[in-house]
Amino acid sequence: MPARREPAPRHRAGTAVLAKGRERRTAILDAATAVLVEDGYGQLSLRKIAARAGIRLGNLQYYYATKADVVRALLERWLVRARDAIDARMAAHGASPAARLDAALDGILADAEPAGSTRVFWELWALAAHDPDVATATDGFYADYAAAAGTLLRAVNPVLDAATARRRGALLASLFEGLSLYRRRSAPHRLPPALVDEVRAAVRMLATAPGA
Amino acid sequence: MPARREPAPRHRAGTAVLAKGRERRTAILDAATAVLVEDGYGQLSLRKIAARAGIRLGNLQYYYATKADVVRALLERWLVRARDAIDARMAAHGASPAARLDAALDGILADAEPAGSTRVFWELWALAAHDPDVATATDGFYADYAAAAGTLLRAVNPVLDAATARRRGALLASLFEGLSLYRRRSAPHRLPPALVDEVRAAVRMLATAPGA
DNA sequence: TGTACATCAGTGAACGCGCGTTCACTGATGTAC
DNA sequence: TGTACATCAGTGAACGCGCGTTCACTGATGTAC
Repeated sequence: MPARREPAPRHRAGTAVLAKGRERRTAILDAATAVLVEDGYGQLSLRKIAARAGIRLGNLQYYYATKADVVRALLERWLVRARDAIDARMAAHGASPAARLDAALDGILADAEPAGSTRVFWELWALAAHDPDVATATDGFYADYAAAAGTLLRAVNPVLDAATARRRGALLASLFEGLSLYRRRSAPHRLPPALVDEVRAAVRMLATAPGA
Repeated sequence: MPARREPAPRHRAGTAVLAKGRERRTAILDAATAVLVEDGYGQLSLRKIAARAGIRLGNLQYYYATKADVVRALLERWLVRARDAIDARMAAHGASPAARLDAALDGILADAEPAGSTRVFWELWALAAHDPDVATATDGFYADYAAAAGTLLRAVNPVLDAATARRRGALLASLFEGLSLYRRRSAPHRLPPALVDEVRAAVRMLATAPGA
């Protein structure tokens, strides 16, 4: 049994060893992402991931004992990344709320999209429909997304009550995620500039409109 | 070779026979949809579809020679249905444009969602990322969706030029599709009423705002 | 400094299984003459 | 009305393959004493 879930080390390994293990896991998830993006979940196999990562099947399973473990770790990493990206957009120290909203919009709309993130999320939505764990993680992510957008909207327009702001935040999140459907065509997955202008105008309306 | 792509009949079969074939194909696609919705594309197999439809594997392949043929027909049927639903919402004879927009919104938002249609579309987006044929069909559908929504917006607000209306139509389509991400929780996949009200208000703004 | 030992990392073969597809076949139905 | 024949519909067995998982094993690295 090469892999074990809960190692109970009697003495600690050196940092170099731990660093190596971390790098290997990163490389495995990178490889898994590449396969998922290129071939889709239906074609995702441990053998393909191992080949892509340049290691043997058995070695891969030393780090992730089952296929479910790999997929779970992969999706978790993407959700963490996306959450970090949202937080980073919210931060933008020293700027006015309106400027922060503009900056966040720029980030979302102009983004050349870190390779495949859109595709990973499409797979994520599909997987969430059949896997309760994935569904829970996904729902949590989008709840946070709506809350973050709502907080920003409220900073721009303090008249809004918190509940209304959160709902409009959900509208914004829905809009941005739905826009990925119009991103497919054209090479760098960028939206037509005229459409981007229309999105900006719509967000401005949503930010400045008084609460119900 | 039980299945052939291009039959070249020397004489025509009776209508009863053709009707039976049509029913069988419908039953097969119904079964395939059920499996897709319940288990996801990764678990979709011809054997499962056949069992679900109550026929043998070989018989299924008499109607659809390959797995790709089943999937293609399945997705095509869903896209046709969705397009018909959009057209039907546009039609609503005799009503004012504003009433038609309201009615269309009601249809989209209050819909208890024909079983699994949301899930089918999530799978569709994921598949489109890897299959050029599916991508083409999907892109065509969403272009039509944006155009239809744009036409309705322009009927409500004739000041809008056609291009702007179409872009706002794309925004509406994105918003509605993205909202499916907030539909997952809660049993009948219905959106919270307060959120629905917010959507209505946003659509009203988008319809009445002057063009750029 | 040496030895014993535990953990870390990696290898390679094998397992049973479900898969898409191929194939030869049978019977039912409908048409031509 | 009968016969010959083509197509329609369905059956059942088999194929080779890639899959996730299990397993016994080896060597490298690091720690304890």
